[in-house]
Amino acid sequence: MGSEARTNQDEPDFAELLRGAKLRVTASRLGVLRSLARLSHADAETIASEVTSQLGSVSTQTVYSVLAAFVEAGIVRRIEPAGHPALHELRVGDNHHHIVCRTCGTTTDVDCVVGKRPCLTPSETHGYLLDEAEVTFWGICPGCQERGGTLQSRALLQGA
Amino acid sequence: MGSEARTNQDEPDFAELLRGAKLRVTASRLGVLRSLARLSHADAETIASEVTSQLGSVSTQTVYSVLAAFVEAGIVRRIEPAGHPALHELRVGDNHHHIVCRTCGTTTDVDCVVGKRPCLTPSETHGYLLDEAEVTFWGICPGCQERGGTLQSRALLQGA
DNA sequence: CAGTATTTTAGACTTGTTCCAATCTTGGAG
DNA sequence: CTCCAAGATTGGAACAAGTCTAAAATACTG
Repeated sequence: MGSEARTNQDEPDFAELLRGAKLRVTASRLGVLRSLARLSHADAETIASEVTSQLGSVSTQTVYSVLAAFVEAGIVRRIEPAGHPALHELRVGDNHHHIVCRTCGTTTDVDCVVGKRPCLTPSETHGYLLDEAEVTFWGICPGCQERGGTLQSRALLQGA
Repeated sequence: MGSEARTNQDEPDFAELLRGAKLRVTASRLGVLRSLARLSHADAETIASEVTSQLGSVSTQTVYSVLAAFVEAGIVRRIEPAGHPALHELRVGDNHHHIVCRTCGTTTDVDCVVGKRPCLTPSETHGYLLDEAEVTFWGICPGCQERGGTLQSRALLQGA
């Protein structure tokens, strides 16, 4: 079965994506993109081991610099939930938000709240030149709820 | 001059605040509260040096544990803007948000967006048990705008 | 195919934070 | 007012995430 014709399946997207962003096409970068496509919300270390299992090896530092390049180029979005390592996602451009689990850190996308985006305009900018509004919802994910949510969530939930 | 009658000026508030939260009243804790009242958004190290200048000395670890106790007791709110050390503020209970400067990290309060709080209800919770919605606005503060905003803000602003 | 700019790499290093066990202090009982 | 136990503070080591450097490897251009 044309195992070589299959090359046109998803990698070309990525190579072109890179070229379009004026970034060189390298194995590591394609690997990182492929991992991001699979993992949807991944931290550097997870990506590193994913790419390693694809390509044989990549250094953590390479992953960091590749991700930094992607973020700078605008093809990857980085989110940094308090208390968890930074996560990266391929989806950019649309203004969506995230739900993060207090317990395990699992992160899920949510589309913007009321359809429009009320959160992009604070009542007063206090003179700041705004460029982004970031909305993070905190809670307990279904999985952690089942496994007994009363572990360390008491204090956190009291303010609800 | 009644240098001792002055004790009733602001510390009693704090002592009572502590008692009310079932926390022991100690010099370090009062010092941290006083610093927070002054600094409004402060990281652990800044608080440590503030308290030190008030009391002569406090260890960084004490500040960390005091802050942790306060956060757990619900009298202090901790915010952790990506790329900056965690900040702490005395104001709790009302659901207000923050504007953070990309360049210098200065943080300012903003009242909730449209008056109500549209951000507390995402379109879909994906099964999560939500307890908080956190909104962070990113931009360049007035001060950094003056000092030439084109320093490292280019890449960051491109997505505007 | 060669030259050059860009990537990758390893390893040391920083920064913010937490853990630990020993010591000191607070608030309540007598 | 003194004593005690629970709780608070301390220093030191440890930690994880991420950044910096300079050298070796690789991709794109002509």
